[in-house]
Amino acid sequence: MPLGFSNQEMKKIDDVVKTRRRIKQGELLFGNGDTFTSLFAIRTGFFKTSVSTEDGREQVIGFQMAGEIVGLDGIVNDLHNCNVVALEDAEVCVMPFSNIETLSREFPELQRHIHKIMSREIVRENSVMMLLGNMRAEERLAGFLLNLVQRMHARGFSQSEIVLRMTREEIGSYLGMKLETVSRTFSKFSEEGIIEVKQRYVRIIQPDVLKKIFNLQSCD
Amino acid sequence: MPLGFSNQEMKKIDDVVKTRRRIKQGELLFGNGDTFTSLFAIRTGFFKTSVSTEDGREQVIGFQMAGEIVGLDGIVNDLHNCNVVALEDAEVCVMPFSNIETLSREFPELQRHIHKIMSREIVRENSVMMLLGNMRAEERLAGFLLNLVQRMHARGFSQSEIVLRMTREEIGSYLGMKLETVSRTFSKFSEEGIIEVKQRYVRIIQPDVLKKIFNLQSCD
DNA sequence: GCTTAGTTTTGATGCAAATCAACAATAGTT
DNA sequence: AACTATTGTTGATTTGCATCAAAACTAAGC
Repeated sequence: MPLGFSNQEMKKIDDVVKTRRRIKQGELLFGNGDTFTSLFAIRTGFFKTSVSTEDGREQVIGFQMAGEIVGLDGIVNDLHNCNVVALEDAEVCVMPFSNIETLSREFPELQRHIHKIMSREIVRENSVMMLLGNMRAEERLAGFLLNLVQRMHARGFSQSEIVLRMTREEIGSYLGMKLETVSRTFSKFSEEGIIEVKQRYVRIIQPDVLKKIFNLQSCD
Repeated sequence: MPLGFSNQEMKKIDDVVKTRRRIKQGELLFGNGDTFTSLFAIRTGFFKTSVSTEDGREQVIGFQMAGEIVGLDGIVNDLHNCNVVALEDAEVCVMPFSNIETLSREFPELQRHIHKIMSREIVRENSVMMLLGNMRAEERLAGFLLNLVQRMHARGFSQSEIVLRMTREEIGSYLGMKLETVSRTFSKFSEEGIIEVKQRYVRIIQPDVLKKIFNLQSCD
């Protein structure tokens, strides 16, 4: 993960990762109410994170992929308060949080790394709040696609083609809109030649137009 | 702040707080793009935190009061990416983050405390996302009022009376709705005898009804 | 006091997205 | 291949909130 460690140090830090765990598609990595012991680093696979109301409504609050960390929500009360579900077969590193805390007292670099991960999550959620509070359907979907393709690209995948791992309903939940609206907005982008859509396959033809839609939300 | 420290330890921990800073109503504690050096613990006063789009639209992402920490967003890139403005004359403790990191290597209790603060912020934002993504105007305002009054009560204030420090527009921005809708929803609650409203003064007459509105959002 | 600027309330109208509904495409199962 | 369940698309209609607009209230300054 972080850089700038000696071999000795790396070895110790490797010890944080106690075990690995495989999660099949549709399975829960952890759920609301589960006791918190570990953070999970995603090695392979794709996850959704969601919270629910008492009356059973679900709000997807994020999608996570390889290299990202889930479980930070559990630290505050030693209980998880969201659900993390694998959208495809996946493997995670289980990192007991007490190990992390012990080691990060020893290694300032690791300590800093942990702080940055948590801060990054706060900043990410800030922009989702902006998206949910201020933007219209087209802007939300444009932002969603740009974010997703950028993260995939950072992992060595195409910057124009994606295969979505989530349903229209899950996208809609994340973006605060209904699945029909997601579908319609995909169709609209497609008709306008901005993207090509075939079910879960999406190719971004005009990223600039997408960026323009995302940024200049109120210019018509 | 945290409990369970010896006098010696407390003295050292006190050193984290280097200076205090006074912020007048309307002034910026820090803004988007400012370099990050410190976290701020609010001693007195009331703040709003917001992010903006390039085209100038503002999204309020939180309101903070005495005892709460702001600035966590800056850790990841050593740059702040939100604006924190005082809604009334305020005083904060300036806590240089490098001091915090150094000391929290020494004191596991402090380390844990910092982790919990960050995790709490993540969990808070999770519920705001639920609110913005899933709820209708009445549910949002009910949730907002309940949250605010609960936090004030935890600080020794009344659990039925609040004087709002923010405008209808700021409430609206936070809740993802327009100021007119906020005003109308206040009026509706008032007509139904759930609350009493007189400008910024709000008295909660029937907290149970408010809770019901907040929880059972789709029962009509 | 009066004046001005900012805030809040209320009303009338319009629109974006939700809802309701039907059908098409795809994947999974026997 | 046929059958079923899930997912996705598209159309018609409704609705909750935004928008536009005006008036009432509050606070600050002269």
